[in-house]
Amino acid sequence: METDSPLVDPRRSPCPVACSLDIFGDKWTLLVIRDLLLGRTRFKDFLASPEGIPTNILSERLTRLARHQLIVRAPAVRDSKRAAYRLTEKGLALLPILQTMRDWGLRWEPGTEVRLQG
Amino acid sequence: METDSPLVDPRRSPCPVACSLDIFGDKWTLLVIRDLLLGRTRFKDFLASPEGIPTNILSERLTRLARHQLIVRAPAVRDSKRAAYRLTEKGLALLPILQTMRDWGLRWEPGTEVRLQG
DNA sequence: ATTAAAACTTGCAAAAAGCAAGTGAAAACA
DNA sequence: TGTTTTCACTTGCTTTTTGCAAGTTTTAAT
Repeated sequence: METDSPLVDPRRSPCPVACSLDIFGDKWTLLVIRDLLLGRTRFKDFLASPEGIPTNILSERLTRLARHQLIVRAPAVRDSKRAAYRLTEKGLALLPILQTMRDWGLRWEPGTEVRLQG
Repeated sequence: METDSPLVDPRRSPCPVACSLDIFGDKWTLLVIRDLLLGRTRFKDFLASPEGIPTNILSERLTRLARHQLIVRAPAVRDSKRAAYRLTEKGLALLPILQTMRDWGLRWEPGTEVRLQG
């Protein structure tokens, strides 16, 4: 007898906002996306960001992002075994969300500033 | 001797995206904002949304949103003691974020649909 | 061949989420 | 006016997730 674990995460509702949050509604996921949009591709690069994501969380988030097809895992260089992560079209499409979040932060949260290249 | 609890939540970094996520980077907060943008103002209204936020979570989120000045708590009707919540200018300014999230969900997550008025 | 770095995994403690039930004040109703 | 119902929470408890440190294994560099 086998314990069934669902292949896809259940949605809380059909609302596109709720559904989006089911995928990336947490403290860390969109920061990984931010780094990817800035051109970072490696596990160590994400770890190097100033927010300090823990390794187990990063690992879990990358798996989850790949499962939702926002990123793909591929060899870092040709024939290499080391992992690199890249945004898919679906993942790239998050750019407007990140931009509006950045703009909101800059406008309404004093002391915020864009440090990272992009 | 008094235990010191910080008046403001510590920021993980000065990045405006990270700072934004420190405020509303979770599964529930932006759904409350969504409801507020749709004109809902009462505790029971937020509870009635299809995602089913638990009462203790809603309570904590409303407190937190007020602390960050995204909403204000005011009497529901003049001289009433019952609470109503309304977006401040800072909270209203989240509209573009919610719009882009909605658009992304509709474009990339099959089966999502806008049910709620707005 | 040795060493070092990269990309994880594991174990455990702490924090947060989720659930059901309870409470007290306020409004509605008889 | 007294009773009932609704509202806006709070509390207690269990489960899940997070955070941290340490360990492991594969890959690359020297």
